[in-house]
Amino acid sequence: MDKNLKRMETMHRMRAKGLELFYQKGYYNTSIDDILNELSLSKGAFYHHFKSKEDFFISITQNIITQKVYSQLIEPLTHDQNPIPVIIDTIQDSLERAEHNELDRGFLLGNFLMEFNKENHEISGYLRDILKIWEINLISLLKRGRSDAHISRHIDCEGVAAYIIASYMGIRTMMVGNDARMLKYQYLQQLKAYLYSIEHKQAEVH
Amino acid sequence: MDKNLKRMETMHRMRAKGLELFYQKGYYNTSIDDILNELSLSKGAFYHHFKSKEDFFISITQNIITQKVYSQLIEPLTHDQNPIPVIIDTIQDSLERAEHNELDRGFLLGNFLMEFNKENHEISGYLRDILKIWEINLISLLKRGRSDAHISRHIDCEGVAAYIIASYMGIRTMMVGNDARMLKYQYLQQLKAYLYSIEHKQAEVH
DNA sequence: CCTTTAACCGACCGCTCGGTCGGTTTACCT
DNA sequence: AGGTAAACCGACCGAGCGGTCGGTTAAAGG
Repeated sequence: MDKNLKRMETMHRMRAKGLELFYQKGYYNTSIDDILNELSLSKGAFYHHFKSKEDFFISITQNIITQKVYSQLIEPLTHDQNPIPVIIDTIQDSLERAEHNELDRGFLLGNFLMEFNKENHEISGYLRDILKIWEINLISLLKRGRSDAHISRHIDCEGVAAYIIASYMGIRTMMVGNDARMLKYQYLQQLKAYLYSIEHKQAEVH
Repeated sequence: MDKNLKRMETMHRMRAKGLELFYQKGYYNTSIDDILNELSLSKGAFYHHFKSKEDFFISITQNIITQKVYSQLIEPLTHDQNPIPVIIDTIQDSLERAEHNELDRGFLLGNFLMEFNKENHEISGYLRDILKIWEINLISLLKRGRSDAHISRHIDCEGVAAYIIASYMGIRTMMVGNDARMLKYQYLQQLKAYLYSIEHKQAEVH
Protein backbone atom coordinates (compact mmCIF):
# COMPACT_ATOMS: atom_id res chain seq x y z
CA MET A 1 0.00 0.00 0.00
CA ASP A 2 3.00 2.27 -0.32
CA LYS A 3 1.73 3.18 -3.77
CA ASN A 4 -1.43 4.56 -2.33
CA LEU A 5 0.50 6.55 0.24
CA LYS A 6 2.69 7.98 -2.48
CA ARG A 7 -0.37 8.91 -4.47
CA MET A 8 -1.96 10.67 -1.53
CA GLU A 9 1.21 12.50 -0.68
CA THR A 10 1.82 13.74 -4.21
CA MET A 11 -1.77 14.84 -4.62
CA HIS A 12 -1.58 16.65 -1.32
CA ARG A 13 1.62 18.44 -2.28
CA MET A 14 0.03 19.53 -5.55
CA ARG A 15 -3.10 20.76 -3.81
CA ALA A 16 -1.18 22.64 -1.13
CA LYS A 17 1.13 24.38 -3.59
CA GLY A 18 -1.76 24.95 -5.98
CA LEU A 19 -3.81 26.67 -3.31
CA GLU A 20 -0.82 28.76 -2.32
CA LEU A 21 -0.25 30.04 -5.85
CA PHE A 22 -3.92 30.39 -6.74
CA TYR A 23 -4.38 32.48 -3.61
CA GLN A 24 -1.37 34.63 -4.36
CA LYS A 25 -1.88 35.19 -8.07
CA GLY A 26 -5.43 34.12 -8.80
CA TYR A 27 -6.71 30.95 -10.46
CA TYR A 28 -6.60 32.17 -14.04
CA ASN A 29 -3.22 33.81 -13.68
CA THR A 30 -1.58 30.70 -12.32
CA SER A 31 -0.62 28.06 -14.84
CA ILE A 32 -0.35 24.41 -14.02
CA ASP A 33 3.31 24.60 -14.98
CA ASP A 34 3.84 27.32 -12.37
CA ILE A 35 2.74 24.84 -9.73
CA LEU A 36 4.61 21.88 -11.18
CA ASN A 37 7.88 23.74 -11.55
CA GLU A 38 7.93 24.58 -7.86
CA LEU A 39 7.33 20.93 -7.05
CA SER A 40 9.70 19.57 -9.71
CA LEU A 41 6.90 17.48 -11.12
CA SER A 42 5.71 17.08 -14.68
CA LYS A 43 2.53 17.61 -16.61
CA GLY A 44 2.21 13.84 -16.86
CA ALA A 45 2.14 13.49 -13.10
CA PHE A 46 -0.51 16.18 -12.82
CA TYR A 47 -2.87 14.71 -15.38
CA HIS A 48 -2.33 11.29 -13.95
CA HIS A 49 -3.91 12.46 -10.69
CA PHE A 50 -6.39 15.11 -11.82
CA LYS A 51 -8.51 15.16 -14.91
CA SER A 52 -8.39 18.92 -15.48
CA LYS A 53 -7.40 22.21 -13.91
CA GLU A 54 -11.00 22.74 -12.88
CA ASP A 55 -11.24 19.30 -11.29
CA PHE A 56 -8.00 20.09 -9.48
CA PHE A 57 -9.41 23.25 -7.99
CA ILE A 58 -12.63 21.56 -6.92
CA SER A 59 -10.48 19.00 -5.14
CA ILE A 60 -8.62 21.81 -3.38
CA THR A 61 -11.90 23.41 -2.43
CA GLN A 62 -13.38 20.33 -0.89
CA ASN A 63 -10.22 19.25 0.85
CA ILE A 64 -8.24 22.26 2.01
CA ILE A 65 -10.46 25.30 1.78
CA THR A 66 -13.40 23.68 3.56
CA GLN A 67 -11.11 22.48 6.30
CA LYS A 68 -9.49 25.89 6.73
CA VAL A 69 -12.82 27.66 7.07
CA TYR A 70 -14.00 25.10 9.56
CA SER A 71 -10.94 25.23 11.75
CA GLN A 72 -10.48 28.99 11.69
CA LEU A 73 -13.99 30.40 11.54
CA ILE A 74 -16.54 27.76 12.47
CA GLU A 75 -15.09 25.51 15.15
CA PRO A 76 -13.98 28.44 17.34
CA LEU A 77 -17.65 29.38 17.56
CA THR A 78 -18.42 26.21 19.49
CA HIS A 79 -18.80 27.60 22.97
CA ASP A 80 -21.69 27.72 25.33
CA GLN A 81 -20.90 31.17 26.58
CA ASN A 82 -22.24 34.50 25.52
CA PRO A 83 -21.98 34.45 21.70
CA ILE A 84 -20.82 38.04 21.43
CA PRO A 85 -17.32 37.67 22.87
CA VAL A 86 -17.02 34.31 21.10
CA ILE A 87 -17.66 35.97 17.75
CA ILE A 88 -15.36 38.86 18.53
CA ASP A 89 -12.55 36.54 19.59
CA THR A 90 -12.94 34.37 16.51
CA ILE A 91 -12.80 37.32 14.15
CA GLN A 92 -10.00 38.98 16.07
CA ASP A 93 -7.89 35.82 15.85
CA SER A 94 -8.52 35.63 12.14
CA LEU A 95 -7.57 39.25 11.56
CA GLU A 96 -4.44 38.88 13.65
CA ARG A 97 -3.41 35.87 11.61
CA ALA A 98 -3.91 37.94 8.47
CA GLU A 99 -2.02 40.92 9.88
CA HIS A 100 1.04 38.87 10.70
CA ASN A 101 1.00 36.91 7.47
CA GLU A 102 3.05 38.92 5.06
CA LEU A 103 1.72 36.83 2.18
CA ASP A 104 -1.85 37.71 3.05
CA ARG A 105 -4.00 38.50 0.07
CA GLY A 106 -7.37 38.83 1.70
CA PHE A 107 -10.15 36.43 2.58
CA LEU A 108 -9.31 33.16 0.86
CA LEU A 109 -12.90 32.09 0.36
CA GLY A 110 -14.08 35.55 -0.59
CA ASN A 111 -11.34 36.06 -3.17
CA PHE A 112 -12.11 32.83 -4.99
CA LEU A 113 -15.82 33.47 -4.75
CA MET A 114 -15.35 36.74 -6.58
CA GLU A 115 -13.07 35.24 -9.19
CA PHE A 116 -15.43 32.37 -10.00
CA ASN A 117 -18.65 34.31 -9.61
CA LYS A 118 -17.85 35.78 -12.98
CA GLU A 119 -17.35 32.69 -15.07
CA ASN A 120 -17.49 29.33 -13.40
CA HIS A 121 -20.81 28.69 -11.74
CA GLU A 122 -19.99 25.16 -10.69
CA ILE A 123 -17.02 26.19 -8.59
CA SER A 124 -18.67 29.32 -7.26
CA GLY A 125 -21.51 27.06 -6.13
CA TYR A 126 -19.16 24.96 -4.03
CA LEU A 127 -17.59 28.07 -2.54
CA ARG A 128 -20.95 29.59 -1.76
CA ASP A 129 -21.89 26.41 0.06
CA ILE A 130 -18.91 26.80 2.37
CA LEU A 131 -19.80 30.41 3.10
CA LYS A 132 -23.36 29.28 3.77
CA ILE A 133 -22.14 26.83 6.38
CA TRP A 134 -20.34 29.62 8.19
CA GLU A 135 -23.47 31.72 8.01
CA ILE A 136 -25.66 28.93 9.37
CA ASN A 137 -23.32 28.35 12.26
CA LEU A 138 -23.27 32.04 13.08
CA ILE A 139 -27.04 32.21 12.96
CA SER A 140 -27.57 29.26 15.25
CA LEU A 141 -24.99 30.61 17.66
CA LEU A 142 -26.79 33.94 17.73
CA LYS A 143 -30.18 32.31 18.17
CA ARG A 144 -28.94 30.31 21.09
CA GLY A 145 -27.56 33.51 22.53
CA ARG A 146 -30.95 35.05 22.12
CA SER A 147 -32.64 32.15 23.87
CA ASP A 148 -30.11 32.38 26.68
CA ALA A 149 -30.87 36.08 27.06
CA HIS A 150 -27.42 37.20 26.05
CA ILE A 151 -28.85 38.93 23.02
CA SER A 152 -31.80 41.25 22.87
CA ARG A 153 -35.10 39.55 22.14
CA HIS A 154 -36.12 41.49 19.03
CA ILE A 155 -32.86 40.96 17.13
CA ASP A 156 -32.91 39.49 13.60
CA CYS A 157 -30.17 36.87 13.87
CA GLU A 158 -30.05 36.21 10.12
CA GLY A 159 -29.51 39.89 9.47
CA VAL A 160 -26.82 40.14 12.11
CA ALA A 161 -24.98 37.15 10.67
CA ALA A 162 -25.13 38.58 7.15
CA TYR A 163 -23.87 41.92 8.44
CA ILE A 164 -20.97 40.34 10.30
CA ILE A 165 -19.94 38.28 7.29
CA ALA A 166 -20.21 41.23 4.93
CA SER A 167 -18.08 43.47 7.10
CA TYR A 168 -15.52 40.71 7.61
CA MET A 169 -15.23 40.07 3.87
CA GLY A 170 -14.82 43.76 3.24
CA ILE A 171 -12.23 44.48 5.88
CA ARG A 172 -10.16 41.51 4.78
CA THR A 173 -10.03 42.96 1.27
CA MET A 174 -9.19 46.41 2.56
CA MET A 175 -6.36 45.11 4.71
CA VAL A 176 -4.44 43.95 1.64
CA GLY A 177 -1.75 46.47 0.81
CA ASN A 178 -2.90 48.94 3.43
CA ASP A 179 -2.14 49.46 7.08
CA ALA A 180 -3.52 46.13 8.23
CA ARG A 181 -2.86 46.78 11.89
CA MET A 182 -4.70 50.08 11.96
CA LEU A 183 -7.64 48.76 9.95
CA LYS A 184 -7.90 45.69 12.15
CA TYR A 185 -7.99 47.87 15.24
CA GLN A 186 -10.57 50.28 13.84
CA TYR A 187 -12.71 47.46 12.55
CA LEU A 188 -12.72 45.53 15.82
CA GLN A 189 -13.68 48.65 17.74
CA GLN A 190 -16.69 49.22 15.53
CA LEU A 191 -17.65 45.56 15.44
CA LYS A 192 -17.65 45.53 19.23
CA ALA A 193 -19.73 48.68 19.37
CA TYR A 194 -22.22 47.13 16.98
CA LEU A 195 -22.39 43.80 18.78
CA TYR A 196 -22.74 45.39 22.20
CA SER A 197 -25.68 47.31 20.80
CA ILE A 198 -27.56 44.06 20.15
CA GLU A 199 -26.69 42.71 23.58
CA HIS A 200 -29.45 42.02 26.02
CA LYS A 201 -29.63 44.96 28.38
CA GLN A 202 -30.35 44.09 31.98
CA ALA A 203 -32.67 47.08 32.08
CA GLU A 204 -34.93 45.26 29.64
CA VAL A 205 -35.70 42.56 32.14
CA HIS A 206 -38.52 44.41 33.84
CA MET B 1 -12.04 69.45 -35.90
CA ASP B 2 -14.35 66.63 -36.94
CA LYS B 3 -11.34 64.33 -36.69
CA ASN B 4 -10.92 65.10 -33.04
CA LEU B 5 -14.58 64.46 -32.36
CA LYS B 6 -14.37 61.13 -34.12
CA ARG B 7 -11.36 60.22 -32.06
CA MET B 8 -13.05 61.08 -28.82
CA GLU B 9 -16.18 59.20 -29.74
CA THR B 10 -14.35 56.04 -30.77
CA MET B 11 -12.20 56.07 -27.65
CA HIS B 12 -15.28 56.55 -25.52
CA ARG B 13 -17.08 53.66 -27.16
CA MET B 14 -14.05 51.45 -26.58
CA ARG B 15 -13.79 52.48 -22.94
CA ALA B 16 -17.49 52.00 -22.27
CA LYS B 17 -17.62 48.55 -23.85
CA GLY B 18 -14.30 47.65 -22.29
CA LEU B 19 -15.51 48.51 -18.81
CA GLU B 20 -18.71 46.58 -19.41
CA LEU B 21 -16.87 43.40 -20.39
CA PHE B 22 -14.06 43.78 -17.83
CA TYR B 23 -16.70 44.14 -15.13
CA GLN B 24 -18.65 41.13 -16.35
CA LYS B 25 -15.80 38.74 -17.03
CA GLY B 26 -12.78 40.22 -15.34
CA TYR B 27 -9.84 42.06 -16.86
CA TYR B 28 -7.64 39.05 -17.55
CA ASN B 29 -10.49 36.97 -18.93
CA THR B 30 -11.52 39.60 -21.43
CA SER B 31 -9.47 39.85 -24.59
CA ILE B 32 -9.14 43.01 -26.60
CA ASP B 33 -10.72 41.17 -29.51
CA ASP B 34 -13.77 40.45 -27.34
CA ILE B 35 -14.28 44.18 -27.01
CA LEU B 36 -13.45 45.01 -30.62
CA ASN B 37 -15.74 42.37 -32.08
CA GLU B 38 -18.71 43.84 -30.26
CA LEU B 39 -17.83 47.26 -31.62
CA SER B 40 -16.92 46.03 -35.13
CA LEU B 41 -13.54 47.65 -34.80
CA SER B 42 -10.10 46.27 -35.51
CA LYS B 43 -6.90 45.76 -33.59
CA GLY B 44 -5.39 48.56 -35.61
CA ALA B 45 -7.98 51.02 -34.36
CA PHE B 46 -7.39 49.98 -30.78
CA TYR B 47 -3.62 50.34 -30.85
CA HIS B 48 -3.95 53.58 -32.71
CA HIS B 49 -5.72 55.07 -29.68
CA PHE B 50 -4.20 53.17 -26.76
CA LYS B 51 -0.66 52.01 -26.34
CA SER B 52 -1.47 48.81 -24.44
CA LYS B 53 -4.23 46.92 -22.68
CA GLU B 54 -2.93 48.23 -19.38
CA ASP B 55 -2.89 51.81 -20.61
CA PHE B 56 -6.43 51.24 -21.84
CA PHE B 57 -7.63 50.15 -18.42
CA ILE B 58 -5.93 53.06 -16.69
CA SER B 59 -7.76 55.34 -19.07
CA ILE B 60 -11.04 53.64 -18.16
CA THR B 61 -10.21 54.00 -14.48
CA GLN B 62 -9.48 57.68 -14.63
CA ASN B 63 -12.37 58.52 -16.90
CA ILE B 64 -15.33 56.30 -16.18
CA ILE B 65 -14.71 54.55 -12.88
CA THR B 66 -13.72 57.70 -11.02
CA GLN B 67 -16.75 59.48 -12.36
CA LYS B 68 -19.11 56.65 -11.40
CA VAL B 69 -17.85 56.53 -7.83
CA TYR B 70 -18.16 60.27 -7.53
CA SER B 71 -21.68 60.49 -8.86
CA GLN B 72 -23.06 57.47 -7.04
CA LEU B 73 -21.22 57.39 -3.72
CA ILE B 74 -19.54 60.70 -3.05
CA GLU B 75 -21.69 63.52 -4.41
CA PRO B 76 -24.86 62.22 -2.71
CA LEU B 77 -23.05 62.76 0.59
CA THR B 78 -23.02 66.51 0.03
CA HIS B 79 -25.74 67.58 2.40
CA ASP B 80 -25.71 69.74 5.45
CA GLN B 81 -28.16 67.63 7.35
CA ASN B 82 -27.60 64.87 9.85
CA PRO B 83 -24.97 62.63 8.21
CA ILE B 84 -26.59 59.41 9.34
CA PRO B 85 -29.67 59.44 7.10
CA VAL B 86 -27.53 60.87 4.29
CA ILE B 87 -25.21 57.87 4.48
CA ILE B 88 -28.07 55.43 4.75
CA ASP B 89 -29.85 56.93 1.75
CA THR B 90 -26.70 56.91 -0.36
CA ILE B 91 -25.98 53.29 0.37
CA GLN B 92 -29.61 52.28 0.00
CA ASP B 93 -29.76 53.88 -3.43
CA SER B 94 -26.61 52.09 -4.47
CA LEU B 95 -27.90 48.72 -3.28
CA GLU B 96 -31.20 49.25 -5.01
CA ARG B 97 -29.43 50.04 -8.26
CA ALA B 98 -27.47 46.81 -7.85
CA GLU B 99 -30.56 44.79 -6.98
CA HIS B 100 -32.41 45.86 -10.09
CA ASN B 101 -29.43 45.49 -12.39
CA GLU B 102 -29.51 41.94 -13.63
CA LEU B 103 -25.97 42.29 -14.92
CA ASP B 104 -24.72 43.22 -11.47
CA ARG B 105 -21.45 41.57 -10.56
CA GLY B 106 -20.69 43.31 -7.31
CA PHE B 107 -18.89 46.49 -6.36
CA LEU B 108 -17.15 47.71 -9.50
CA LEU B 109 -14.26 49.34 -7.68
CA GLY B 110 -13.90 46.53 -5.17
CA ASN B 111 -13.84 43.83 -7.83
CA PHE B 112 -11.09 45.47 -9.81
CA LEU B 113 -9.17 46.27 -6.66
CA MET B 114 -9.10 42.59 -5.78
CA GLU B 115 -8.15 41.54 -9.28
CA PHE B 116 -5.24 43.97 -9.52
CA ASN B 117 -4.16 43.73 -5.91
CA LYS B 118 -2.62 40.41 -6.86
CA GLU B 119 -0.47 41.39 -9.80
CA ASN B 120 -0.60 44.95 -11.02
CA HIS B 121 0.44 47.41 -8.38
CA GLU B 122 0.23 50.44 -10.63
CA ILE B 123 -3.42 49.94 -11.43
CA SER B 124 -4.33 48.86 -7.92
CA GLY B 125 -2.74 52.08 -6.73
CA TYR B 126 -5.06 54.16 -8.89
CA LEU B 127 -8.05 52.18 -7.67
CA ARG B 128 -7.03 52.51 -4.06
CA ASP B 129 -6.81 56.25 -4.53
CA ILE B 130 -10.43 56.37 -5.63
CA LEU B 131 -11.51 54.32 -2.62
CA LYS B 132 -9.48 56.65 -0.44
CA ILE B 133 -11.39 59.63 -1.76
CA TRP B 134 -14.66 58.00 -0.81
CA GLU B 135 -13.26 57.28 2.63
CA ILE B 136 -12.05 60.84 3.14
CA ASN B 137 -15.41 62.23 2.16
CA LEU B 138 -17.17 59.89 4.56
CA ILE B 139 -14.82 60.85 7.36
CA SER B 140 -15.27 64.57 6.88
CA LEU B 141 -19.02 64.14 6.68
CA LEU B 142 -18.98 62.21 9.94
CA LYS B 143 -16.72 64.74 11.62
CA ARG B 144 -18.99 67.55 10.64
CA GLY B 145 -21.88 65.56 12.03
CA ARG B 146 -19.98 65.20 15.24
CA SER B 147 -19.32 68.91 15.42
CA ASP B 148 -23.00 69.58 14.77
CA ALA B 149 -23.94 67.24 17.61
CA HIS B 150 -25.66 64.74 15.37
CA ILE B 151 -23.11 62.13 16.29
CA SER B 152 -21.90 61.18 19.73
CA ARG B 153 -18.82 63.09 20.88
CA HIS B 154 -16.53 60.13 21.57
CA ILE B 155 -16.98 58.44 18.20
CA ASP B 156 -13.92 57.51 16.08
CA CYS B 157 -15.00 58.82 12.68
CA GLU B 158 -12.13 57.12 10.83
CA GLY B 159 -13.13 53.78 12.31
CA VAL B 160 -16.78 54.29 11.47
CA ALA B 161 -15.93 55.16 7.88
CA ALA B 162 -13.73 52.09 7.50
CA TYR B 163 -16.44 49.92 8.99
CA ILE B 164 -19.10 51.30 6.66
CA ILE B 165 -16.90 50.81 3.60
CA ALA B 166 -15.92 47.30 4.64
CA SER B 167 -19.50 46.20 5.18
CA TYR B 168 -20.58 47.79 1.91
CA MET B 169 -17.84 46.04 -0.05
CA GLY B 170 -18.76 42.76 1.54
CA ILE B 171 -22.49 42.94 1.05
CA ARG B 172 -22.07 43.90 -2.58
CA THR B 173 -20.02 40.75 -3.13
CA MET B 174 -22.54 38.63 -1.27
CA MET B 175 -25.43 39.98 -3.31
CA VAL B 176 -24.01 38.49 -6.50
CA GLY B 177 -25.82 35.29 -7.31
CA ASN B 178 -27.79 35.27 -4.08
CA ASP B 179 -31.08 36.75 -2.98
CA ALA B 180 -30.04 40.36 -3.46
CA ARG B 181 -33.35 41.77 -2.24
CA MET B 182 -33.27 39.90 1.04
CA LEU B 183 -29.60 40.64 1.69
CA LYS B 184 -30.10 44.30 0.93
CA TYR B 185 -32.96 44.47 3.39
CA GLN B 186 -31.10 42.63 6.14
CA TYR B 187 -27.98 44.68 5.59
CA LEU B 188 -29.77 48.03 5.70
CA GLN B 189 -31.54 47.07 8.91
CA GLN B 190 -28.25 46.29 10.62
CA LEU B 191 -26.48 49.29 9.16
CA LYS B 192 -29.23 51.51 10.54
CA ALA B 193 -29.03 49.84 13.94
CA TYR B 194 -25.29 50.41 13.96
CA LEU B 195 -25.47 54.01 12.83
CA TYR B 196 -28.23 54.88 15.28
CA SER B 197 -25.99 53.52 18.00
CA ILE B 198 -23.40 56.19 17.25
CA GLU B 199 -25.99 58.93 17.11
CA HIS B 200 -25.84 61.71 19.63
CA LYS B 201 -28.34 60.87 22.36
CA GLN B 202 -30.21 63.83 23.76
CA ALA B 203 -29.76 62.36 27.22
CA GLU B 204 -26.02 62.91 26.79
CA VAL B 205 -26.43 66.68 26.71
CA HIS B 206 -25.33 67.89 30.12
C1' DC C 1 -7.89 69.11 -56.81
C1' DC C 2 -4.17 67.43 -54.51
C1' DT C 3 -1.40 66.54 -50.49
C1' DT C 4 -1.17 65.19 -45.91
C1' DT C 5 -2.28 62.82 -42.02
C1' DA C 6 -5.37 60.71 -38.79
C1' DA C 7 -8.48 56.74 -38.50
C1' DC C 8 -8.86 52.24 -39.38
C1' DC C 9 -8.00 47.43 -41.35
C1' DG C 10 -6.54 42.61 -40.75
C1' DA C 11 -2.85 39.33 -41.53
C1' DC C 12 0.72 38.02 -38.89
C1' DC C 13 4.16 37.06 -34.95
C1' DG C 14 5.76 35.19 -30.63
C1' DC C 15 4.34 33.41 -26.62
C1' DT C 16 1.62 31.01 -23.05
C1' DC C 17 -1.56 27.85 -21.66
C1' DG C 18 -4.47 23.59 -20.90
C1' DG C 19 -4.35 19.24 -22.31
C1' DT C 20 -2.46 14.74 -24.84
C1' DC C 21 0.25 10.77 -25.39
C1' DG C 22 3.86 7.43 -26.06
C1' DG C 23 7.36 6.18 -23.38
C1' DT C 24 10.19 5.23 -18.94
C1' DT C 25 10.84 4.35 -14.12
C1' DT C 26 9.49 2.44 -9.79
C1' DA C 27 7.40 -0.50 -6.48
C1' DC C 28 4.54 -4.23 -5.30
C1' DC C 29 2.89 -9.20 -6.03
C1' DT C 30 3.61 -13.95 -7.03
C1' DA D 1 13.27 -12.90 -10.95
C1' DG D 2 9.83 -11.55 -13.80
C1' DG D 3 5.42 -9.44 -14.75
C1' DT D 4 2.13 -5.86 -13.97
C1' DA D 5 0.34 -1.58 -13.10
C1' DA D 6 1.04 2.60 -10.85
C1' DA D 7 3.54 6.95 -10.95
C1' DC D 8 5.86 9.94 -13.55
C1' DC D 9 8.27 12.21 -17.68
C1' DG D 10 8.47 15.78 -21.27
C1' DA D 11 7.87 16.69 -26.17
C1' DC D 12 4.16 18.11 -28.57
C1' DC D 13 -0.44 20.15 -30.16
C1' DG D 14 -3.87 23.65 -31.07
C1' DA D 15 -6.13 27.61 -29.51
C1' DG D 16 -6.07 32.14 -27.81
C1' DC D 17 -3.73 36.10 -26.39
C1' DG D 18 -1.28 40.92 -26.59
C1' DG D 19 0.94 43.41 -29.70
C1' DT D 20 3.01 44.79 -34.64
C1' DC D 21 2.98 46.57 -39.12
C1' DG D 22 2.37 47.62 -43.94
C1' DG D 23 -1.42 49.01 -46.27
C1' DT D 24 -6.14 51.42 -47.30
C1' DT D 25 -9.75 54.87 -46.61
C1' DA D 26 -11.36 59.30 -45.88
C1' DA D 27 -11.50 63.87 -44.06
C1' DA D 28 -9.16 68.46 -43.42
C1' DG D 29 -6.30 72.26 -45.35
C1' DG D 30 -4.20 74.89 -48.97
